[in-house]
Amino acid sequence: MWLTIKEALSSEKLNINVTVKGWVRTFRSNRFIALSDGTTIKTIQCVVDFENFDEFIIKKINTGAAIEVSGNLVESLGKGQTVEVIAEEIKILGEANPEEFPLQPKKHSLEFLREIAHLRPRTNTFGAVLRIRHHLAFAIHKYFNDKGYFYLHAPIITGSDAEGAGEMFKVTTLDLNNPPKNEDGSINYKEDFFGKATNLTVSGQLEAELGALALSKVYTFGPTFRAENSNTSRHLAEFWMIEPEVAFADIFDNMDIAEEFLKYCINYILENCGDDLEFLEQRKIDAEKDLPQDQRSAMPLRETLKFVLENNFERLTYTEAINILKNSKPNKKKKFQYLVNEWGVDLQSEHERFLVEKEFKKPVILYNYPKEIKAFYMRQNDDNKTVAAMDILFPGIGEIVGGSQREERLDVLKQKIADFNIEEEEVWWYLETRKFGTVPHAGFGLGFERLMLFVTGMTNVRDVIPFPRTPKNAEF
RNA sequence: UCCUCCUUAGCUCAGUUGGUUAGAGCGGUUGACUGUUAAUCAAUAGGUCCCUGGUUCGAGCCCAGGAGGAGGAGCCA
Repeated sequence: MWLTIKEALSSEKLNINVTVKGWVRTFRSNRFIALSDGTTIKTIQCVVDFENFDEFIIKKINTGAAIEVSGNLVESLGKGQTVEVIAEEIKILGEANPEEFPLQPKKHSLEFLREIAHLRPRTNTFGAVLRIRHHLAFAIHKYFNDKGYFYLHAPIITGSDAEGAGEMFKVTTLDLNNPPKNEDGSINYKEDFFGKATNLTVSGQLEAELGALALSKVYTFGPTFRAENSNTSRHLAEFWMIEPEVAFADIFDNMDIAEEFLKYCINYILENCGDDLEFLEQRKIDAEKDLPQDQRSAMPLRETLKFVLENNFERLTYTEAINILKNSKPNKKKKFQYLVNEWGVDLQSEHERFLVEKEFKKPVILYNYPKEIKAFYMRQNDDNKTVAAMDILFPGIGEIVGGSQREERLDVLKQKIADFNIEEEEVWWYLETRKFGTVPHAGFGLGFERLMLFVTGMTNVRDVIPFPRTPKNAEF
Protein backbone atom coordinates (compact mmCIF):
# COMPACT_ATOMS: atom_id res chain seq x y z
CA MET A 1 0.00 0.00 0.00
CA TRP A 2 1.49 3.33 -1.10
CA LEU A 3 1.28 5.90 1.68
CA THR A 4 2.51 9.44 1.85
CA ILE A 5 5.08 9.93 4.56
CA LYS A 6 2.58 11.98 6.53
CA GLU A 7 0.14 9.08 6.36
CA ALA A 8 2.75 6.46 7.18
CA LEU A 9 4.00 8.35 10.23
CA SER A 10 0.50 8.67 11.63
CA SER A 11 -0.63 5.16 10.72
CA GLU A 12 -2.67 3.52 13.45
CA LYS A 13 -1.89 0.08 12.07
CA LEU A 14 1.62 -1.29 12.47
CA ASN A 15 3.30 -4.40 11.08
CA ILE A 16 1.73 -3.80 7.69
CA ASN A 17 3.46 -3.74 4.35
CA VAL A 18 3.77 -0.22 2.98
CA THR A 19 5.42 1.63 0.10
CA VAL A 20 6.76 5.14 0.57
CA LYS A 21 8.26 7.41 -2.10
CA GLY A 22 10.37 10.48 -1.63
CA TRP A 23 13.74 12.15 -1.77
CA VAL A 24 16.69 11.00 0.32
CA ARG A 25 17.80 13.53 2.92
CA THR A 26 20.61 11.51 4.50
CA PHE A 27 21.83 7.94 4.46
CA ARG A 28 23.43 7.35 7.83
CA SER A 29 25.68 4.54 8.86
CA ASN A 30 25.08 2.68 5.61
CA ARG A 31 21.81 1.62 7.23
CA PHE A 32 19.34 4.46 7.88
CA ILE A 33 17.67 6.47 5.12
CA ALA A 34 15.88 9.67 6.14
CA LEU A 35 13.21 10.00 3.45
CA SER A 36 11.11 13.12 2.79
CA ASP A 37 8.21 13.59 0.39
CA GLY A 38 7.24 17.09 1.50
CA THR A 39 3.83 16.07 2.86
CA THR A 40 5.23 16.85 6.31
CA ILE A 41 8.42 18.33 7.64
CA LYS A 42 9.18 14.98 9.25
CA THR A 43 11.17 12.30 7.48
CA ILE A 44 10.48 8.62 7.71
CA GLN A 45 13.38 6.35 8.60
CA CYS A 46 13.91 3.42 6.28
CA VAL A 47 16.18 0.71 7.69
CA VAL A 48 18.41 -1.07 5.20
CA ASP A 49 20.18 -4.36 5.78
CA PHE A 50 22.80 -3.84 3.10
CA GLU A 51 23.59 -7.51 2.75
CA ASN A 52 20.13 -7.96 1.24
CA PHE A 53 20.66 -5.41 -1.55
CA ASP A 54 22.92 -5.14 -4.57
CA GLU A 55 25.81 -2.82 -3.97
CA PHE A 56 24.93 -0.70 -7.03
CA ILE A 57 21.52 0.07 -5.50
CA ILE A 58 23.10 1.06 -2.18
CA LYS A 59 25.57 3.32 -4.03
CA LYS A 60 22.71 5.24 -5.60
CA ILE A 61 20.99 6.06 -2.32
CA ASN A 62 22.50 9.52 -2.21
CA THR A 63 21.23 12.78 -0.75
CA GLY A 64 18.68 14.18 -3.19
CA ALA A 65 17.92 10.92 -5.01
CA ALA A 66 14.28 9.92 -5.47
CA ILE A 67 13.54 6.40 -4.27
CA GLU A 68 10.67 4.07 -3.55
CA VAL A 69 10.91 1.84 -0.48
CA SER A 70 8.62 -1.06 0.32
CA GLY A 71 8.65 -2.98 3.54
CA ASN A 72 7.16 -3.53 6.94
CA LEU A 73 6.01 -0.48 8.91
CA VAL A 74 7.07 -1.19 12.51
CA GLU A 75 7.62 0.52 15.81
CA SER A 76 11.12 2.01 15.75
CA LEU A 77 13.87 0.32 17.72
CA GLY A 78 15.84 3.54 17.98
CA LYS A 79 15.05 6.84 19.61
CA GLY A 80 14.06 9.93 17.63
CA GLN A 81 11.15 8.47 15.71
CA THR A 82 8.15 6.34 16.57
CA VAL A 83 7.87 4.19 13.46
CA GLU A 84 10.17 3.10 10.64
CA VAL A 85 10.09 1.02 7.49
CA ILE A 86 12.19 -2.13 7.34
CA ALA A 87 13.18 -2.01 3.69
CA GLU A 88 12.51 -5.16 1.70
CA GLU A 89 12.59 -3.59 -1.75
CA ILE A 90 14.20 -0.34 -2.91
CA LYS A 91 13.71 1.23 -6.34
CA ILE A 92 15.84 4.12 -7.50
CA LEU A 93 13.37 6.47 -9.21
CA GLY A 94 15.80 9.28 -9.97
CA GLU A 95 19.48 9.50 -9.20
CA ALA A 96 21.20 12.59 -7.80
CA ASN A 97 24.95 12.78 -8.40
CA PRO A 98 26.36 13.82 -5.02
CA GLU A 99 29.27 15.60 -6.67
CA GLU A 100 26.81 17.96 -8.33
CA PHE A 101 23.68 18.06 -6.18
CA PRO A 102 23.97 21.36 -4.28
CA LEU A 103 21.79 20.53 -1.27
CA GLN A 104 23.98 18.47 0.97
CA PRO A 105 23.15 17.70 4.61
CA LYS A 106 24.62 20.88 6.02
CA LYS A 107 23.57 24.44 6.69
CA HIS A 108 23.07 26.61 3.65
CA SER A 109 22.63 30.36 3.71
CA LEU A 110 19.28 31.81 2.62
CA GLU A 111 21.16 33.87 0.03
CA PHE A 112 22.62 30.74 -1.54
CA LEU A 113 19.25 29.00 -1.53
CA ARG A 114 17.71 31.96 -3.39
CA GLU A 115 20.14 31.20 -6.22
CA ILE A 116 18.79 27.65 -6.40
CA ALA A 117 15.12 28.49 -5.96
CA HIS A 118 14.24 25.47 -8.12
CA LEU A 119 15.65 23.13 -5.48
CA ARG A 120 15.10 25.02 -2.25
CA PRO A 121 11.56 23.63 -1.73
CA ARG A 122 13.37 20.41 -0.83
CA THR A 123 14.89 21.97 2.28
CA ASN A 124 13.23 21.87 5.69
CA THR A 125 12.94 25.64 5.87
CA PHE A 126 11.32 26.15 2.47
CA GLY A 127 9.16 23.06 2.78
CA ALA A 128 7.78 24.53 5.99
CA VAL A 129 7.39 27.99 4.44
CA LEU A 130 5.58 26.66 1.37
CA ARG A 131 3.22 24.48 3.38
CA ILE A 132 2.40 27.42 5.62
CA ARG A 133 1.95 29.64 2.57
CA HIS A 134 -0.70 27.24 1.31
CA HIS A 135 -2.49 27.09 4.64
CA LEU A 136 -2.38 30.85 5.05
CA ALA A 137 -3.91 31.39 1.59
CA PHE A 138 -6.54 28.81 2.42
CA ALA A 139 -7.29 30.48 5.77
CA ILE A 140 -7.83 33.79 3.98
CA HIS A 141 -10.36 32.31 1.60
CA LYS A 142 -12.03 30.43 4.44
CA TYR A 143 -12.37 33.51 6.62
CA PHE A 144 -13.99 35.58 3.91
CA ASN A 145 -16.17 32.76 2.65
CA ASP A 146 -17.43 32.02 6.17
CA LYS A 147 -18.20 35.71 6.66
CA GLY A 148 -20.24 36.01 3.47
CA TYR A 149 -17.70 37.76 1.24
CA PHE A 150 -17.51 37.02 -2.47
CA TYR A 151 -14.16 36.44 -4.13
CA LEU A 152 -13.85 39.02 -6.92
CA HIS A 153 -11.26 38.57 -9.65
CA ALA A 154 -9.90 42.02 -10.37
CA PRO A 155 -8.16 42.34 -13.75
CA ILE A 156 -4.41 41.90 -13.89
CA ILE A 157 -4.06 44.03 -17.02
CA THR A 158 -5.36 47.51 -16.42
CA GLY A 159 -5.94 50.46 -18.68
CA SER A 160 -6.05 52.91 -15.81
CA ASP A 161 -2.99 54.56 -14.38
CA ALA A 162 -4.94 56.44 -11.72
CA GLU A 163 -4.37 53.98 -8.95
CA GLY A 164 -1.49 56.07 -7.75
CA ALA A 165 0.37 53.26 -6.08
CA GLY A 166 3.67 53.55 -7.81
CA GLU A 167 5.48 52.72 -11.04
CA MET A 168 3.79 50.25 -13.36
CA PHE A 169 4.96 47.55 -15.76
CA LYS A 170 3.87 48.27 -19.33
CA VAL A 171 1.93 45.63 -21.22
CA THR A 172 2.26 45.86 -24.98
CA THR A 173 2.46 43.84 -28.17
CA LEU A 174 4.02 46.70 -30.10
CA ASP A 175 7.44 46.15 -31.68
CA LEU A 176 9.72 47.86 -29.22
CA ASN A 177 12.35 48.37 -31.90
CA ASN A 178 9.93 50.09 -34.25
CA PRO A 179 6.77 51.29 -32.50
CA PRO A 180 4.11 53.22 -34.41
CA LYS A 181 4.42 56.94 -33.75
CA ASN A 182 2.05 59.88 -33.63
CA GLU A 183 2.86 63.04 -35.56
CA ASP A 184 4.41 64.56 -32.46
CA GLY A 185 6.77 61.62 -32.10
CA SER A 186 5.03 59.96 -29.16
CA ILE A 187 4.07 56.29 -29.35
CA ASN A 188 0.68 55.62 -30.91
CA TYR A 189 -0.99 53.24 -28.48
CA LYS A 190 -4.13 53.19 -30.61
CA GLU A 191 -2.30 50.54 -32.62
CA ASP A 192 -1.48 48.50 -29.54
CA PHE A 193 -3.33 45.31 -28.62
CA PHE A 194 -5.96 47.00 -26.46
CA GLY A 195 -6.06 50.23 -28.45
CA LYS A 196 -4.64 52.12 -25.50
CA ALA A 197 -1.67 52.04 -23.15
CA THR A 198 -2.02 49.25 -20.60
CA ASN A 199 -0.14 48.12 -17.51
CA LEU A 200 -0.02 45.35 -14.94
CA THR A 201 -2.21 46.13 -11.97
CA VAL A 202 -0.76 47.80 -8.91
CA SER A 203 -3.99 47.33 -6.95
CA GLY A 204 -7.37 45.72 -7.41
CA GLN A 205 -8.99 48.19 -5.07
CA LEU A 206 -10.90 50.37 -7.50
CA GLU A 207 -12.45 47.30 -9.12
CA ALA A 208 -13.13 45.77 -5.70
CA GLU A 209 -15.10 48.89 -4.83
CA LEU A 210 -17.27 48.34 -7.91
CA GLY A 211 -17.95 44.81 -6.67
CA ALA A 212 -18.71 45.88 -3.11
CA LEU A 213 -21.20 48.45 -4.39
CA ALA A 214 -23.24 45.56 -5.77
CA LEU A 215 -22.49 42.48 -3.65
CA SER A 216 -21.93 44.28 -0.31
CA LYS A 217 -18.85 42.32 0.74
CA VAL A 218 -16.10 41.25 -1.65
CA TYR A 219 -12.40 40.57 -1.56
CA THR A 220 -9.67 40.19 -4.13
CA PHE A 221 -6.62 37.96 -3.75
CA GLY A 222 -4.25 38.04 -6.65
CA PRO A 223 -0.84 38.99 -7.95
CA THR A 224 0.11 42.65 -7.88
CA PHE A 225 2.97 44.36 -9.66
CA ARG A 226 5.10 47.34 -8.81
CA ALA A 227 7.94 48.45 -11.06
CA GLU A 228 9.59 50.44 -8.27
CA ASN A 229 13.33 50.01 -7.97
CA SER A 230 12.89 48.83 -4.39
CA ASN A 231 15.77 46.89 -2.91
CA THR A 232 14.61 45.94 0.55
CA SER A 233 13.66 42.82 2.47
CA ARG A 234 10.02 43.94 2.45
CA HIS A 235 9.38 44.65 -1.26
CA LEU A 236 8.81 42.50 -4.32
CA ALA A 237 8.08 43.52 -7.91
CA GLU A 238 5.44 40.77 -8.01
CA PHE A 239 3.58 40.05 -4.81
CA TRP A 240 0.17 38.88 -3.67
CA MET A 241 -2.33 41.22 -2.13
CA ILE A 242 -5.66 40.68 -0.40
CA GLU A 243 -8.13 43.54 -0.69
CA PRO A 244 -11.47 43.25 1.07
CA GLU A 245 -14.03 45.95 0.35
CA VAL A 246 -17.24 46.34 2.35
CA ALA A 247 -20.27 48.48 1.59
CA PHE A 248 -22.08 50.29 4.41
CA ALA A 249 -18.89 50.15 6.50
CA ASP A 250 -16.94 53.04 7.99
CA ILE A 251 -13.31 53.38 9.09
CA PHE A 252 -13.96 51.81 12.48
CA ASP A 253 -15.75 48.81 10.97
CA ASN A 254 -12.73 48.55 8.70
CA MET A 255 -10.34 48.35 11.67
CA ASP A 256 -12.52 45.75 13.38
CA ILE A 257 -12.58 43.60 10.26
CA ALA A 258 -8.84 43.87 9.70
CA GLU A 259 -7.98 42.98 13.28
CA GLU A 260 -10.40 40.05 13.44
CA PHE A 261 -9.20 38.81 10.05
CA LEU A 262 -5.51 38.96 10.93
CA LYS A 263 -6.12 37.15 14.21
CA TYR A 264 -8.17 34.49 12.46
CA CYS A 265 -5.35 33.80 10.00
CA ILE A 266 -2.67 33.67 12.68
CA ASN A 267 -4.77 31.36 14.82
CA TYR A 268 -5.45 29.12 11.82
CA ILE A 269 -1.71 28.66 11.27
CA LEU A 270 -1.11 27.98 14.97
CA GLU A 271 -3.79 25.30 14.89
CA ASN A 272 -2.87 23.68 11.58
CA CYS A 273 0.89 24.07 11.12
CA GLY A 274 2.33 23.04 14.48
CA ASP A 275 5.23 20.93 13.20
CA ASP A 276 6.34 23.51 10.68
CA LEU A 277 6.05 26.35 13.21
CA GLU A 278 8.10 24.39 15.72
CA PHE A 279 10.85 23.97 13.14
CA LEU A 280 10.76 27.62 12.05
CA GLU A 281 10.80 28.74 15.68
CA GLN A 282 14.05 26.85 16.28
CA ARG A 283 15.45 28.09 12.97
CA LYS A 284 14.82 31.67 14.07
CA ILE A 285 16.50 31.07 17.42
CA ASP A 286 19.54 29.61 15.65
CA ALA A 287 19.60 32.47 13.14
CA GLU A 288 19.54 35.05 15.92
CA LYS A 289 22.35 33.45 17.92
CA ASP A 290 24.91 35.62 16.15
CA LEU A 291 22.98 38.82 16.84
CA PRO A 292 23.56 41.01 19.89
CA GLN A 293 21.03 40.45 22.66
CA ASP A 294 19.00 43.60 21.99
CA GLN A 295 18.37 42.65 18.36
CA ARG A 296 17.00 39.20 19.11
CA SER A 297 13.28 38.46 19.27
CA ALA A 298 11.77 38.99 22.70
CA MET A 299 9.70 35.82 22.40
CA PRO A 300 9.89 32.54 20.50
CA LEU A 301 7.82 32.49 17.29
CA ARG A 302 4.74 30.70 18.55
CA GLU A 303 4.59 32.84 21.69
CA THR A 304 4.76 35.94 19.54
CA LEU A 305 1.82 34.69 17.48
CA LYS A 306 -0.20 33.88 20.60
CA PHE A 307 0.65 37.24 22.10
CA VAL A 308 -0.84 39.01 19.08
CA LEU A 309 -4.00 36.90 19.36
CA GLU A 310 -4.50 37.67 23.03
CA ASN A 311 -4.03 41.43 22.88
CA ASN A 312 -6.05 44.17 21.24
CA PHE A 313 -4.25 46.17 18.60
CA GLU A 314 -3.44 49.63 19.89
CA ARG A 315 -5.54 52.21 18.04
CA LEU A 316 -4.53 55.82 17.89
CA THR A 317 -4.89 58.73 15.53
CA TYR A 318 -2.06 60.20 13.54
CA THR A 319 -2.35 63.31 15.73
CA GLU A 320 -1.96 61.25 18.91
CA ALA A 321 1.00 59.44 17.39
CA ILE A 322 2.70 62.72 16.50
CA ASN A 323 2.30 63.93 20.10
CA ILE A 324 3.77 60.72 21.48
CA LEU A 325 6.67 60.92 19.03
CA LYS A 326 7.30 64.60 19.75
CA ASN A 327 7.69 63.87 23.45
CA SER A 328 9.58 60.60 23.00
CA LYS A 329 13.11 60.11 24.27
CA PRO A 330 14.70 59.50 20.86
CA ASN A 331 13.09 62.69 19.56
CA LYS A 332 14.22 64.80 22.51
CA LYS A 333 17.71 63.31 22.47
CA LYS A 334 17.77 63.77 18.70
CA LYS A 335 18.32 60.07 18.10
CA PHE A 336 15.79 60.02 15.25
CA GLN A 337 17.29 60.72 11.87
CA TYR A 338 14.11 62.63 11.08
CA LEU A 339 12.98 64.64 14.09
CA VAL A 340 9.26 65.03 14.67
CA ASN A 341 8.36 68.63 15.34
CA GLU A 342 5.22 69.50 13.45
CA TRP A 343 1.83 68.08 12.57
CA GLY A 344 1.55 67.03 8.95
CA VAL A 345 4.85 65.29 8.35
CA ASP A 346 4.83 61.75 7.02
CA LEU A 347 5.94 59.14 9.54
CA GLN A 348 9.28 57.49 8.80
CA SER A 349 10.12 53.84 9.35
CA GLU A 350 12.03 54.72 12.49
CA HIS A 351 8.93 56.42 13.95
CA GLU A 352 6.66 53.50 13.15
CA ARG A 353 9.16 51.10 14.65
CA PHE A 354 9.36 53.18 17.80
CA LEU A 355 5.59 53.12 18.25
CA VAL A 356 5.24 49.39 17.60
CA GLU A 357 8.41 48.00 19.14
CA LYS A 358 9.16 50.40 22.01
CA GLU A 359 6.07 52.38 22.99
CA PHE A 360 3.27 49.79 22.68
CA LYS A 361 5.13 46.53 21.99
CA LYS A 362 2.20 45.16 19.95
CA PRO A 363 0.44 45.79 16.65
CA VAL A 364 -0.70 49.38 16.21
CA ILE A 365 -3.48 50.84 14.08
CA LEU A 366 -2.83 54.43 13.09
CA TYR A 367 -5.75 56.35 11.57
CA ASN A 368 -6.96 59.76 10.42
CA TYR A 369 -3.87 60.91 8.54
CA PRO A 370 -3.31 64.36 7.03
CA LYS A 371 -5.04 64.40 3.65
CA GLU A 372 -1.94 65.68 1.88
CA ILE A 373 0.04 62.49 2.47
CA LYS A 374 -2.68 60.01 1.46
CA ALA A 375 -4.43 58.88 -1.73
CA PHE A 376 -7.25 60.70 -3.53
CA TYR A 377 -9.98 58.13 -2.83
CA MET A 378 -9.77 58.33 0.98
CA ARG A 379 -12.72 59.92 2.71
CA GLN A 380 -12.28 63.48 3.88
CA ASN A 381 -13.04 63.93 7.59
CA ASP A 382 -15.16 66.78 8.93
CA ASP A 383 -12.07 68.62 10.17
CA ASN A 384 -11.13 69.17 6.49
CA LYS A 385 -7.55 68.36 7.45
CA THR A 386 -7.50 64.59 7.70
CA VAL A 387 -8.79 61.57 5.81
CA ALA A 388 -10.23 58.32 7.19
CA ALA A 389 -7.14 56.25 6.42
CA MET A 390 -5.69 53.52 8.60
CA ASP A 391 -2.40 51.64 8.57
CA ILE A 392 -1.70 48.56 10.65
CA LEU A 393 1.89 48.27 11.79
CA PHE A 394 3.41 44.98 12.92
CA PRO A 395 6.59 44.50 14.94
CA GLY A 396 9.60 43.71 12.80
CA ILE A 397 7.68 44.22 9.56
CA GLY A 398 6.18 47.68 9.57
CA GLU A 399 3.12 48.38 7.48
CA ILE A 400 1.22 45.16 6.85
CA VAL A 401 -2.19 46.69 6.08
CA GLY A 402 -3.12 49.98 4.47
CA GLY A 403 -6.77 50.92 4.15
CA SER A 404 -9.39 53.59 4.37
CA GLN A 405 -13.00 54.55 4.25
CA ARG A 406 -13.58 55.63 0.65
CA GLU A 407 -14.84 59.00 -0.43
CA GLU A 408 -18.46 58.31 -1.41
CA ARG A 409 -19.55 61.96 -2.01
CA LEU A 410 -19.37 62.72 -5.72
CA ASP A 411 -18.63 66.43 -5.38
CA VAL A 412 -15.87 65.90 -2.82
CA LEU A 413 -14.35 63.09 -4.88
CA LYS A 414 -14.39 65.19 -8.05
CA GLN A 415 -12.57 67.97 -6.23
CA LYS A 416 -9.96 65.49 -4.91
CA ILE A 417 -9.43 64.08 -8.40
CA ALA A 418 -8.82 67.58 -9.66
CA ASP A 419 -6.46 68.31 -6.76
CA PHE A 420 -4.45 65.19 -7.57
CA ASN A 421 -4.29 66.07 -11.28
CA ILE A 422 -6.15 62.97 -12.42
CA GLU A 423 -8.18 63.11 -15.63
CA GLU A 424 -11.87 62.48 -14.92
CA GLU A 425 -12.16 60.53 -18.18
CA GLU A 426 -9.66 58.02 -16.80
CA VAL A 427 -11.97 57.08 -13.93
CA TRP A 428 -15.43 57.88 -15.29
CA TRP A 429 -16.65 54.42 -14.28
CA TYR A 430 -15.38 54.90 -10.72
CA LEU A 431 -17.18 58.25 -10.47
CA GLU A 432 -20.44 56.75 -11.73
CA THR A 433 -20.66 54.52 -8.65
CA ARG A 434 -20.85 57.75 -6.63
CA LYS A 435 -23.44 59.12 -9.02
CA PHE A 436 -25.74 56.11 -8.84
CA GLY A 437 -26.66 54.78 -5.40
CA THR A 438 -23.49 55.75 -3.60
CA VAL A 439 -23.01 54.51 -0.02
CA PRO A 440 -20.28 54.72 2.59
CA HIS A 441 -17.82 51.88 2.17
CA ALA A 442 -14.37 50.91 3.30
CA GLY A 443 -11.62 48.42 2.63
CA PHE A 444 -7.95 47.66 2.99
CA GLY A 445 -5.01 45.99 1.34
CA LEU A 446 -3.00 43.28 3.06
CA GLY A 447 0.43 42.29 1.79
CA PHE A 448 0.36 38.50 1.74
CA GLU A 449 4.13 38.09 1.89
CA ARG A 450 4.37 40.50 4.82
CA LEU A 451 1.85 38.42 6.75
CA MET A 452 3.93 35.38 5.75
CA LEU A 453 6.99 37.04 7.28
CA PHE A 454 5.14 37.46 10.54
CA VAL A 455 3.76 33.93 10.85
CA THR A 456 6.93 32.17 9.67
CA GLY A 457 9.45 34.36 11.49
CA MET A 458 11.41 34.78 8.27
CA THR A 459 12.93 38.21 7.70
CA ASN A 460 13.02 38.62 3.92
CA VAL A 461 9.99 38.50 1.61
CA ARG A 462 12.19 36.83 -1.03
CA ASP A 463 12.18 33.77 1.23
CA VAL A 464 8.42 33.43 1.66
CA ILE A 465 7.42 33.31 -2.03
CA PRO A 466 8.45 30.39 -4.25
CA PHE A 467 10.09 32.42 -7.01
CA PRO A 468 10.74 36.03 -6.03
CA ARG A 469 10.69 38.80 -8.62
CA THR A 470 12.95 41.70 -7.68
CA PRO A 471 14.96 44.30 -9.62
CA LYS A 472 17.54 42.46 -11.77
CA ASN A 473 16.09 39.06 -10.89
CA ALA A 474 13.43 37.12 -12.78
CA GLU A 475 15.18 33.72 -12.91
CA PHE A 476 13.09 30.54 -12.79
C1' U B 1 17.19 55.60 -6.79
C1' C B 2 20.54 56.93 -2.41
C1' C B 3 23.98 55.29 1.70
C1' U B 4 27.02 51.30 3.82
C1' C B 5 29.12 46.58 3.37
C1' C B 6 30.27 42.11 0.65
C1' U B 7 32.14 38.91 -3.80
C1' U B 8 38.54 33.65 -2.43
C1' A B 9 37.21 25.52 -3.19
C1' G B 10 30.39 22.73 -4.13
C1' C B 11 28.87 25.72 0.71
C1' U B 12 30.35 29.03 5.00
C1' C B 13 34.51 31.82 5.63
C1' A B 14 40.08 33.17 7.04
C1' G B 15 44.03 35.21 4.20
C1' U B 16 49.11 39.89 8.19
C1' U B 17 52.71 45.93 5.85
C1' G B 18 51.82 44.05 -1.65
C1' G B 19 56.40 38.86 -1.71
C1' U B 20 57.75 32.04 -3.46
C1' U B 21 53.58 26.52 -3.99
C1' A B 22 46.34 30.64 -1.55
C1' G B 23 44.20 27.93 3.77
C1' A B 24 40.24 26.00 7.47
C1' G B 25 35.51 23.85 8.65
C1' C B 26 31.48 21.57 6.36
C1' G B 27 30.19 18.90 1.93
C1' G B 28 32.28 15.29 -2.04
C1' U B 29 35.36 10.84 -3.17
C1' U B 30 37.82 6.17 -1.27
C1' G B 31 38.14 2.77 2.82
C1' A B 32 36.23 0.98 7.75
C1' C B 33 31.68 0.46 10.46
C1' U B 34 24.64 -3.34 10.87
C1' G B 35 20.68 1.04 15.76
C1' U B 36 22.19 5.89 13.35
C1' U B 37 19.67 11.02 14.24
C1' A B 38 23.16 17.00 9.79
C1' A B 39 26.39 9.23 12.32
C1' U B 40 31.59 8.47 13.44
C1' C B 41 36.90 7.43 12.24
C1' A B 42 41.02 7.47 8.53
C1' A B 43 42.89 8.93 3.86
C1' U B 44 42.14 12.03 -0.38
C1' A B 45 40.74 15.27 -4.49
C1' G B 46 39.06 20.06 -5.30
C1' G B 47 40.71 27.29 -7.07
C1' U B 48 39.02 31.95 -13.83
C1' C B 49 40.73 34.81 -5.74
C1' C B 50 33.40 38.35 -9.64
C1' C B 51 34.82 41.00 -14.58
C1' U B 52 37.79 44.77 -17.32
C1' G B 53 41.72 48.02 -17.15
C1' G B 54 45.71 50.38 -14.33
C1' U B 55 49.94 51.07 -10.62
C1' U B 56 54.23 47.85 -9.38
C1' C B 57 60.16 44.01 -10.26
C1' G B 58 55.82 41.48 -8.12
C1' A B 59 48.50 42.19 -6.91
C1' G B 60 43.69 37.78 -3.64
C1' C B 61 45.50 42.45 -1.14
C1' C B 62 46.48 49.11 -3.88
C1' C B 63 43.67 52.46 -7.76
C1' A B 64 39.58 53.27 -11.58
C1' G B 65 35.32 51.50 -14.04
C1' G B 66 31.63 47.66 -14.41
C1' A B 67 28.48 43.41 -12.76
C1' G B 68 26.05 40.76 -8.93
C1' G B 69 24.52 40.13 -3.75
C1' A B 70 23.16 41.83 1.37
C1' G B 71 21.59 45.46 5.03
C1' G B 72 19.47 50.31 5.77
C1' A B 73 16.61 54.60 3.57
C1' G B 74 12.84 56.23 0.16
C1' C B 75 8.38 54.27 -2.33
C1' C B 76 4.73 51.04 -0.34
C1' A B 77 1.83 46.04 0.86
